[in-house]
Amino acid sequence: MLTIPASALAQISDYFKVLSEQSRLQVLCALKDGEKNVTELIAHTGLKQANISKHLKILTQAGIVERQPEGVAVYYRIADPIIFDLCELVCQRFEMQLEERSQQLKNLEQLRQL
Amino acid sequence: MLTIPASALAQISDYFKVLSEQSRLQVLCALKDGEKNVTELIAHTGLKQANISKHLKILTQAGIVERQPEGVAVYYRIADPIIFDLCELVCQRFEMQLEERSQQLKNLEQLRQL
DNA sequence: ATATTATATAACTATATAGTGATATAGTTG
DNA sequence: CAACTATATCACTATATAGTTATATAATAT
Repeated sequence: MLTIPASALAQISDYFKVLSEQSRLQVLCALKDGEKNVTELIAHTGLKQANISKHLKILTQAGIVERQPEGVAVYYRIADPIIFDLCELVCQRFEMQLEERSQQLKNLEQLRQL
Repeated sequence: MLTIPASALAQISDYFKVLSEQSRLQVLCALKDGEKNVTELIAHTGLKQANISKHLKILTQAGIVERQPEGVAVYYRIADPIIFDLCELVCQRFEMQLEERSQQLKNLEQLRQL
């Protein structure tokens, strides 16, 4: 059996950790349709300034967003579109689970009819 | 602009949170090539019994693994193969970043030659 | 019934981090 | 330069959870 090196797993888990916070996903969703500066992101997400600034730093360090100062403002944009593929996969999974459950309910219904 | 409901984002971030721990990824990797009982998982991962038991509970509750008692042992298996697609995507991303960096290094080299 | 083994849980400690208010820094304007 | 605005950082609190030891539970065998 082949064992994946711990360092590789740590890299992957660190990446998922960045995506494992609702506030950061909110920020990423707000950036999905184009770059925004911090003030705009605050308006979109309702997060407080200091908080969103910390999240943006984390996202930037992970290479998921890019930072671009423009005058006194700082614009952020998605640097790593695969995050949306990841979310898509997870959502599909949730949908599948929902379908399974509704199918199970139907089966139960049918049993009850007998 | 459409705002994704907070509850949906929370579901997604919760899912990523389950995958954001190195120990749990170790367990999942150990299960990749077939079901194993807890004792076997302990041997594969080196994690302690109580610890792995907690992680297995978290993975089970998330619907990522399935639990099946057999006699005194309990076997676990992957219930949700998309986790490997997710890891694959993340790994591809890391590879791409590595390639980009090595390309940048090459470009620097060429500049230095001038 | 008792002993043994496999797994789960409880109680605890240590650590990481999200959120917050206050402050610092840097670009812009008058 | 001073005043203003946008963003980043600091210091702090509160909370969540990974890991650990000890204990409980459940299946099996003697």
